[in-house]
Formats: sequence, structure tokens, C-alpha cells
Amino acid sequence: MSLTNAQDRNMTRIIFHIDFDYFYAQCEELRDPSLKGKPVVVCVYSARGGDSGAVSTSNYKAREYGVKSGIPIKLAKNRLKDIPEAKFLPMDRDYYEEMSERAMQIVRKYGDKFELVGIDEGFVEVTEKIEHAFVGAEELAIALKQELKKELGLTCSIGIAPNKLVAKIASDFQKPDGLTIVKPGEVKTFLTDLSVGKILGVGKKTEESLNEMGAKTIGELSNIDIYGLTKQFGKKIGTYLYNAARGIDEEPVVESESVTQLSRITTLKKSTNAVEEMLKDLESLCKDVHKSAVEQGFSFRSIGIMLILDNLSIKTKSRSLKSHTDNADELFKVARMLVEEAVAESQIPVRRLGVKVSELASSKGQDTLSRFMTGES
DNA sequence: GACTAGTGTCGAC
DNA sequence: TTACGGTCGACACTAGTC
Repeated sequence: MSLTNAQDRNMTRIIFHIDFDYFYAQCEELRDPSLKGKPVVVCVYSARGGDSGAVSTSNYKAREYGVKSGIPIKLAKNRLKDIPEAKFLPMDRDYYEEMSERAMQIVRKYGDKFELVGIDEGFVEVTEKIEHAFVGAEELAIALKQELKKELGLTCSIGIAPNKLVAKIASDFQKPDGLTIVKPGEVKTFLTDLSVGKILGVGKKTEESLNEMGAKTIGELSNIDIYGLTKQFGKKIGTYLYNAARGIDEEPVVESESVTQLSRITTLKKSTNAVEEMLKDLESLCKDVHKSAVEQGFSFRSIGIMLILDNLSIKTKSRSLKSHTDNADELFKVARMLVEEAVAESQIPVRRLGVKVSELASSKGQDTLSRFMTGES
């Protein structure tokens, strides 16, 4: 083996990105096998009743009719109006979380380090497990897929690559039930013709900006110099995009840290500009957020509200307190004040209302104590 | 000018 | 033709302080 290969062996990381296929809808198919082969649409119904709300997930049969995440339920029903066997189901978050926990326990066993990302995906670093050699990666991934299928009945798509960035794009490359391996020498070719929107963190707005700069594909993005990118997007994101275009990503796989914020949001029964008409919902949101914080042993130092207006634009406000609190009355008082301020600044009626607490600390003082013990200031 | 805290926006799922 | 959720993380911008 040449020196270069030996160096490669030592430097190269091997990372899996596991993404469960149409997760919520797949969970529903497992619970009720008669759904298999029919369009299945998992919906978030809002408080307005009827079919107000949006599609959370749909299976591939439903996607054939253009029914995908995020579209209004009414539109989804319209697209499936000629398909009587189509099923519209409400979200059952507790059930999906239970399935996710069982699945991730299996995934975790397959690597040295595991990072949970959301309810239906995660990264596993398998570098040590397969002794730095890509040769064993495919076999390991197939074994993982088989165990998930056998134990839980779940299918997933796996991307294997030398870093998280490429592994994530790879898992999306072949779906459902896919397996895509991108070896170190193949990264550039793999990325070059893909849309810039495939890069993690590039959503609609960033994609539009990049398109205007002449970059529709990742290959085209690699032609833009770092000065142009940092000027447009700032230092952090500009540098990230510059590296991403070259398939460079040094982010380690890290065990997920605890939450940093807690929030609740609801859709008002009727859009309004009158704060008094929102108070019941606001109080209930504050109670929910407070309950969640107390149950998890958190106090908070920042309180925020979010308004989504009738034109679907978003308005947020937040305040930092002098010190941490877990007082429910204070939460409601500050949230109400922020809502009054935000409503006064806009003429457009409010459709949805949200409350958030952040800058969390353990209300038992453990946070402070552990920092003291480890010498952190 | 460097640093920090507070605040608002964007994006993922 | 239209239709429109909920929860969380990360970072940019801005103003204040030294």
C-alpha cells in the first residue's frame, strides 16, 4: 500500500446517514396493514375545524397525485378526490416517537457514535467499526436495513460518505429503501450536477439567491469565490457554502445535546387584531410551555412570541429577563406585553399565535453546579 | 474596532 | 382557482459598552 493510501486510511471517516422513508405514513401502514398500496396522508388539523390544516407526511402512492408535505389539507383532498380509498389520518405523535425510539436503538448499535437528527433520521459514524475501510460499509448498511425491517417492519434510505454533508445528500439520492455509497474519490462527481437546494441549510430563500448568482447546481456553486459568498451570506454561511460545493465538511458526529428552547403554537379559530380575543389561546399556550419546562426541570430567561398573519408573514418578538424564572404568571405577563406590542405594529389580522421560552437552565441549579465543578466560568 | 446581548429571520423535519 | 402546521436549532443584524 502506498503512503497516500495509508494516509487516506487514517484520515478518512465513514459516516452513515439513515433516513426513514415517509416516516409517519409508514408508521400508520405498520399499524394498519390494510393501508398498504393506498394513498396515506398524515395531517396536522388546525383549531379552525373542517379540513383546515396542512399535510405533514404522505406515502409514495399519495405523492403520485402531487400530495406532499406542507400543502393545505383541502388541496390534498382535492387532488385525491377521485381516489376513494385514499386515507387522511391525524398525527399521532406519541406513537411515532415510540417507533422512532425503538428504531434508533437498533441504529445506534451499528456504529461508534450516533447523532439523532429529528424524529426520523440520524448519523452514525462507523469509521472504527469497519476499520477505516469503505469495503465493509455496504455490508454493514445492508445488515442494518435488514434488522430494521425484520424487527420493526420499517424501511429506510441510507447514505454512506466521508462526511455528514455528503452522507445526508446521498441518503436522499435513492428513495425509498435506498442505499447510496459515495467514496472519497467520488464526492466531486457525485455532487456536481445536483441542485444547490440539496445542500443542508439551503432552503427556498438561499436557493433563490444562489440562482441569481448563477449557481443552480453544486458544480456551478463551486465556481463562485469565497468573497462573493461571504459578501452575500455572511462569513459563517458563506464559508460553509464554499466548502459544501467542494464536498468538504469536518463536522463531527456528536451525541445530541439537550434542548435549548421550548415552544407551542396554535391557529386561532378566527383571525383577529384584538389582543383580548387572543388571550384565551395565549394563556393556554403559556400554560403548555410552562408545563413542559417544569416537567423537564427547566427555568428560562428569555420569553418570545410569534404571530403568523393572514398573509402568512411572520412577526416575532422576544425579551430577556434579568434572571432565570419558572414563574407561570411572569411568562404570561411578558408574553401578553409582547403580543400587544407586535399587534400594535401591524394592521394585518393574526392567524396563528406562538409562545417560546429559551436560555434554559436546570431549575435545580445543576447547570451552575456542574459548571462550577468543571471550572467553567 | 472588538465584544456582547438582545432580537428577528431562515431552514429542517 | 383557492386552500396553509407545529417545534426546534442556528445565525445575522443591531445597538450598547468599553
